Amino acid sequence: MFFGQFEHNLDAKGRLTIPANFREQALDGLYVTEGFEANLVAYSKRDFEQIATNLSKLSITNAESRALRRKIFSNSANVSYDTAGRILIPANLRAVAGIEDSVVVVGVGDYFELWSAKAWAEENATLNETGMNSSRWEAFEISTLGA
Amino acid sequence: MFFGQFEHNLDAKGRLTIPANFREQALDGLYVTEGFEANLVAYSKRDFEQIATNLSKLSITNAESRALRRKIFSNSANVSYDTAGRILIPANLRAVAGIEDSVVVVGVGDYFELWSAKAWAEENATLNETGMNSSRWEAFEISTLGA
DNA sequence: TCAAGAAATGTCATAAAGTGTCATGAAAGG
DNA sequence: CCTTTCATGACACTTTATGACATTTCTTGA
Repeated sequence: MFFGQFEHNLDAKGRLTIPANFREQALDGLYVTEGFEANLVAYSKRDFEQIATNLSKLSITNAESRALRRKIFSNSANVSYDTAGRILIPANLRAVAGIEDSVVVVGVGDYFELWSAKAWAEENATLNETGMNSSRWEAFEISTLGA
Repeated sequence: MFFGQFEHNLDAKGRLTIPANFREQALDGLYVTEGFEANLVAYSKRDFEQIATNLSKLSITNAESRALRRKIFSNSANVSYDTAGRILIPANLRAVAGIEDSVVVVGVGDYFELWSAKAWAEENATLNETGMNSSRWEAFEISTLGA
């Protein structure tokens, strides 16, 4: 499980150090894709392949499913760590997420996200201003009980 | 069951000693997350993992469910004890709860809470305001009988 | 085919953060 | 009153992130 948030800097070559803890949970590299917000999403090999399989099951006769495939696969990259635990984020992905120098790595359970420091500050503000006890999350039934 | 309140100090590195009694009830470490008030909440591994599992079942194509995952996981940490029974509280969690040096550990049944000494003093004051208390909890039906 | 430049990757040194160990003193229990 | 347990601070050691620099690989055009 990926937890917590970590702010790391890109080096001059666009490389990003992945938190050691996260690396250990995805030893054989990461799949980085465009997120649905202004961010990137990183999956372990195993999880990404599951998503890829699910996507491949969508009918090619449906225009929306074709568009979704395009969006996800065309903006994906399979990246591996260098000897210092860094990954190189392809330039096109950096561009879609507005990532330039400072990146926030955000654990969200079975995957994690990459945000530019600026975009994360904005997202975080929205998450906090609504407050946890607001009705925003009312629709979700989350408890310590099994389904 | 977690009972009572204990005031402990953070050391220079942000480590907090967990009361021995509480430790024994969560031997395989704790999950610490942001609370609903200005505090942190600590769950045993078993309880938190059930919550995490429920969250992970939500579809990533829904914007609100993505936001909820972000809110909870990004402000959570899986911590374990050092050989002296201390945990390291991540800096971002310390920040959201305004925790700096003195912390009150408050048992509240099947989980426990962490408050900055200052915030706890305020919360405790409201709980102790006599007059208000007589009717404040009227809506809850609590007795020694089972359901 | 070769050379020049750009991009990618590796290596290393340093500083910061995290973790373990131990000694002391306070508190609790018998 | 003695013994044991617990919290805490100091210190040592390890791990991690990061920037600088060197080396390799790839691309492009002559």
